Amino acid sequence: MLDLSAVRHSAAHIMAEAIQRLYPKAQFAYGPETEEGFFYDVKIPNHSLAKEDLPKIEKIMKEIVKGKHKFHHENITRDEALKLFAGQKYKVLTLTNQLDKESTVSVYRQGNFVDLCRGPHIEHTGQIKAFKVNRIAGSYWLGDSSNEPLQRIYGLCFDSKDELKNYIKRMEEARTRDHRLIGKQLKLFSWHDEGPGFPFMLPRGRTIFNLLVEYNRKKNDDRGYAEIHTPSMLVEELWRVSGHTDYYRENMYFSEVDDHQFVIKPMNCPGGILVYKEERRSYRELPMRVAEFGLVHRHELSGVLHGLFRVRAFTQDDAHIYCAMEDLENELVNIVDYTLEVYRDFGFNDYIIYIANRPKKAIGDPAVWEKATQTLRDALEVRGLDYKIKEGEGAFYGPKIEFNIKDCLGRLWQLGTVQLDFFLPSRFGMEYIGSDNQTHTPAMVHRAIFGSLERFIGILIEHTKGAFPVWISPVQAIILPITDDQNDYAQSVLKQLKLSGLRVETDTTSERLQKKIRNAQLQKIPYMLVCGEREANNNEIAVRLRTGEDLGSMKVKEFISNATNIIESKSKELWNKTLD
RNA sequence: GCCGGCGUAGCUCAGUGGUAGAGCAGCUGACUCGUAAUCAGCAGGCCGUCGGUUCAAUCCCGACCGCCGGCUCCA
Repeated sequence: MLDLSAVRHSAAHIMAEAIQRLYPKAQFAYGPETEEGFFYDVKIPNHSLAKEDLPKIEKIMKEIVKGKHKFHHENITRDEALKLFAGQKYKVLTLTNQLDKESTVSVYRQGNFVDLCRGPHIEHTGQIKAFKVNRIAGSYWLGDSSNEPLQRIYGLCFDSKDELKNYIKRMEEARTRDHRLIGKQLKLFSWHDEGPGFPFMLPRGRTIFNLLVEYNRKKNDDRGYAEIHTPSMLVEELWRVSGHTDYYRENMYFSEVDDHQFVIKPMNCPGGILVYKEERRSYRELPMRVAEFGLVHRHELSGVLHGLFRVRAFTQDDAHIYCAMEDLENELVNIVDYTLEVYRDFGFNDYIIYIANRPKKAIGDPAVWEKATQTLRDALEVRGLDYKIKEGEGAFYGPKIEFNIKDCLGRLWQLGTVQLDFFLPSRFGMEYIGSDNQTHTPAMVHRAIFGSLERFIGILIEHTKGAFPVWISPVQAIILPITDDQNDYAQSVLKQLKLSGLRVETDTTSERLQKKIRNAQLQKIPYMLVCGEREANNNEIAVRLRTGEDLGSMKVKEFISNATNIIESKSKELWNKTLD
């Protein structure tokens, strides 16, 4: 069995060779493997590649593969390499920067193409069995936006044609889970040019939003959180103290009113701190857990907006915990447990945990950062959780634990976050009186579990394909009278179900039953309650599940008790057979 | 913000250098029907916006706006 990563990496070289044949002046940057294939960053002087170029590249690649050209490995001196790659500015830059300490470097050659490369590669080009050049995107030299823009050409590459085909099929299926499509189909939320990046929540989407808030509020209450609400705009001076005007300015919206500069809040913490400082605090009040469903506005770059996943205004299920140093670890572990419990409730078992440490632009003493980061590690290790490090990706005021989840196409999004902050409390002069009658500075933890309600809803949509568990379905049941004669009966059933707290609608259009079912099915409504003459005469309804299963007729009461049971238990099932 | 692509009716999409079509949705009427699309009629568009080229632009060119895929950045 060939090493797939060597195959993919080799495919990148073959693509480079093909590009070089088509555009002899092409400059090559980096060409690594990816999770599904490979890419190569290139710069073609006076030409920008378009989709139409991809089949041409692919065709030449196929010829190269057919030619079974051998990959030759050589170690040459750096000077020789500099001569060999004289016309390739990015290779020269690599040699003079990253590889400046090496006396010899490794190169691979196949056919007329030679590349600076550590390897390993396959023996010959014929060993590549299944690939496809599939898309083209922008990038920058060394991934730095202040550098020259390059073009990145992506390819897919697998061990076999079947695997490639399967992958493409899977991706096509995945695209149908896209929350942006489903959100439109199910009328959950919408967008307008008048507010780029600002989601409009429609009645059904807002229902989900409210249910999530209700769910979270209950759990917060169980865990000793109080809830507050702080204003959306506060004077700029506050944000100067917090450091936002220095460290977060490019993401902030401002508003000038009465000759005074206000900041539209990008975070909830400064407002929360003002609440903390309203009274003289005692150690007896700690740990003080204060939650806020805060709507924050952040000016994100236009190019990064992405459905509900990346917006410019979103609601955080935020909370700030103020505690004594010695309580910190316990609080952190509790938050981690809480977070994982919530993800379990929603069936999100596939998350990745990161610890993001000190960014380049940060306030405070690096030694304090180191200590805070270690505390976060400890909290995860107490629970035996694996995590990876994100170098320099912490918040400007503290390191953070990040809980990331994949969307339908495998892109990672951060949901929950736990941030440890030793800096804002001292910047704001927060204190409490200890049992020793001395003044102390509390430690502060920022935490969000859903992260952003909007993003969480997006992930929930992609995980369920819009077929939500009943408890969170915006419309839980729809009553379908077979003919107009049953419309009155449908109304009476509607009343009964509403009284039981169900979210129900009726379809009294003059369509045929099949059409009504189709419409309900497309809306992913869990229960379709058919009533014809038989049912109307017996105070019954015929229950059809979203899965297509027909449960037959039953008393309205029986339906209510089973549905309520499913809803109250937040079950992912639609029906509890053991209750029958 | 950067690179590339795209922008036609509420939605999904055809189409042409000579001022536009389909299906679904909507409205009206008929049908009253048992588990994924009943039939007929009607209505619906400054072809994203602003400039330019042209006798003539929805189509060609440019700018802007928005969306999509990446890069960078982040909940």
